[in-house]
Amino acid sequence: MLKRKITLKHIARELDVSISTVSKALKNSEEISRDTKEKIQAFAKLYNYKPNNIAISLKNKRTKNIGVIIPNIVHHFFTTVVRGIEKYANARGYNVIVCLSNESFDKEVINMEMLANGSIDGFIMSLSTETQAKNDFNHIKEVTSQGIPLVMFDRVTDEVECDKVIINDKDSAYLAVKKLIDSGRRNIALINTENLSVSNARTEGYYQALKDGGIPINGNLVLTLPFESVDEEAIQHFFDSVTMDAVLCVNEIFAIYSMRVVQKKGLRIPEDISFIGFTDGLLSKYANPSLSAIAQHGESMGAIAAQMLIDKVENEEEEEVYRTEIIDSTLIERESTVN
Amino acid sequence: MLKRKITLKHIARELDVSISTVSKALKNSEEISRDTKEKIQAFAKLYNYKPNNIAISLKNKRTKNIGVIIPNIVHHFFTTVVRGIEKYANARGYNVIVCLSNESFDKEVINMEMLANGSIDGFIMSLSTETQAKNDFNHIKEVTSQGIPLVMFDRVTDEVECDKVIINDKDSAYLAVKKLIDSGRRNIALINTENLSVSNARTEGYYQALKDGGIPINGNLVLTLPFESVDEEAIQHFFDSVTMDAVLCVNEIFAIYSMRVVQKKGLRIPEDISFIGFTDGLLSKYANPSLSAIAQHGESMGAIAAQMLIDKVENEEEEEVYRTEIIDSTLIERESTVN
DNA sequence: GAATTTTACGAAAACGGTTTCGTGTTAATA
DNA sequence: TATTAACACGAAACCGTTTTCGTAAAATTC
Repeated sequence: MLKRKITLKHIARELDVSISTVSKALKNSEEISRDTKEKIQAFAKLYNYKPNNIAISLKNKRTKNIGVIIPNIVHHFFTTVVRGIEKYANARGYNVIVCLSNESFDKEVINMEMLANGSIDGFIMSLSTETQAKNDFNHIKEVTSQGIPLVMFDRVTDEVECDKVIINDKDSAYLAVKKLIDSGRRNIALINTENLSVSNARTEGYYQALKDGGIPINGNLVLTLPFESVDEEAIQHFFDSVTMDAVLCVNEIFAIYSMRVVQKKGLRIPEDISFIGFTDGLLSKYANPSLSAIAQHGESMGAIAAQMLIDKVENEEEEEVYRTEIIDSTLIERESTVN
Repeated sequence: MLKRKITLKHIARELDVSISTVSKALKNSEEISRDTKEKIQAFAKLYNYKPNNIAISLKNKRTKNIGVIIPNIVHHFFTTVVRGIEKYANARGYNVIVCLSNESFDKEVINMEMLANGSIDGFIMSLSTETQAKNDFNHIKEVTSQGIPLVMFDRVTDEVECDKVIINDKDSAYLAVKKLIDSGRRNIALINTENLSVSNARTEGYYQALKDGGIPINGNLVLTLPFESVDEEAIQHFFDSVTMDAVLCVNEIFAIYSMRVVQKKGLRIPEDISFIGFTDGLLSKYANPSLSAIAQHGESMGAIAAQMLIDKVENEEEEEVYRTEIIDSTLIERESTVN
């Protein structure tokens, strides 16, 4: 019952021709006579011949694989990006090899080294928190210095020269805060995280908007949590000790959890307090009340990243120009803010 | 600045030895003298030599890659499974190539054929809805008949002989419904979907529990939606036209959305109506009220699937025995049910 | 000192393709 | 009829490894 994969050699032996003839015949080469071609093609079809990808990769020095390294896969934003990458890459005949750093520097290094040894034609990646905290990018520089194309998205760094795709985190936060100010809010809080490039940018936008809106900055209104873990106690304490009429959160989980905390305290959303979160995932949409959110359009980010990468992979010219593509975000207004 | 990957040939030429000597020296072969080995190893280290994976794959006829095909990646359950697969596979030195069928039969076929031509040592997959509806598994049988190991998880079929990992959907639903009955509920509704093996099994469990609980079956209490799309109108109409005191949903989105509908109608959860959903994702945890949910332990599923696959890949014996591993689910009780 | 065994290494085949180049036949041209 | 061009195919190199086998030179044994 086991019908092993057939190779050119098998076909050649069976039909009593050379391997080269078979190879050419299957590519419909002009060199081969009609008769021979038909015979070979029929045989190949009958036995369902498919060329071995590995052999072709070795010969062509092109794998038609792209490596994607993300910090976490159980994560709405990152999965939308992967989906975008996958769709675009597939359409251009590429496979996607996904590796997870699980926010660990070491795993990021291991995965990159593994894939860099011939398995892929290029990388798309987003930095792990550990890497961003450590500020060590030698593993990445190593890869780019070997001439392997790289596109970074979302969590990027200036330290590495490569193509990048980001959303304008600063502006997005700015606009969100401006919206809150325009709707009359004055005590606008921010819940952010440490060490993350995107979180920092969003924080900048927050401060800038307050400044431009003529609102004095109050450090008590900023709660910085250690990464993405929901520190329930800290959040509870924050809302117990500070009064505010609006909150911007750098991710939706903080926002959703915070909404529950203030609801339990008897506050009404959005009448007493408004909420806006980054990442427009399922939580934002289905929360009660639904959460106004800054959509990051991960799928387009992925598609654009894939396009930049494949263009570079397929472009021999190796021009040393690197672009940074900025994707616009969209503020989706829902029940957690007043219109 | 560009330091291209170095090969055995380069080292051999540079040190004026043969390629075989270099290869052996780097593997610390006894055949090579200490002096030569040290010289070669030092040189290789200096130039950061790493063997080319593709060449090794071709030689060994083993890629150390496993292909994973899932219907959707923006999906909590599937991503947890991928995470489990990835962790386990990495620990055993394997890479994971993720392909998405996007619930499409054609994409599933294309991806499988692509990967089957040498790119991977084995498959882990969950069927797309289209494939389940079509009941056409020739592309899968094709792969297994070539001797490529396959493990199916969650959405499986009896039509294909291979290892499988599933949760006991029927029993899980049974226990959930029994819990509702035991807490005094009598009018228990079910919201399920068409054509999905898991949905069907859950539906069976629902009926069985009612039967065993001595509760007459009322067809009006079952709402079947077309796949995972939240048909808002149908749900609204369902709750407007039927009265019930508990609902079991085959996924968390249906449950979360339904909770909002009944809340808007003025019902109290769980006093007036209880909810239990399958898939214990972020939504269940952060919903208001939080949703009692059947956790599927995707990460263990993934790890077990990966283990079964790699064991088979690495086991030459090719015993033709196939196992079906059943993972226990856990009912996590939260605010949407009475304790 | 001759025979034998080690030692240390290289040549070559193999994995499964692609591609260049050479060549024996036949067909067209002078 | 001799010369050239076109045709149809095969040999061999190559991609980067691994591995088997063969063999000079050195070391050992008798």
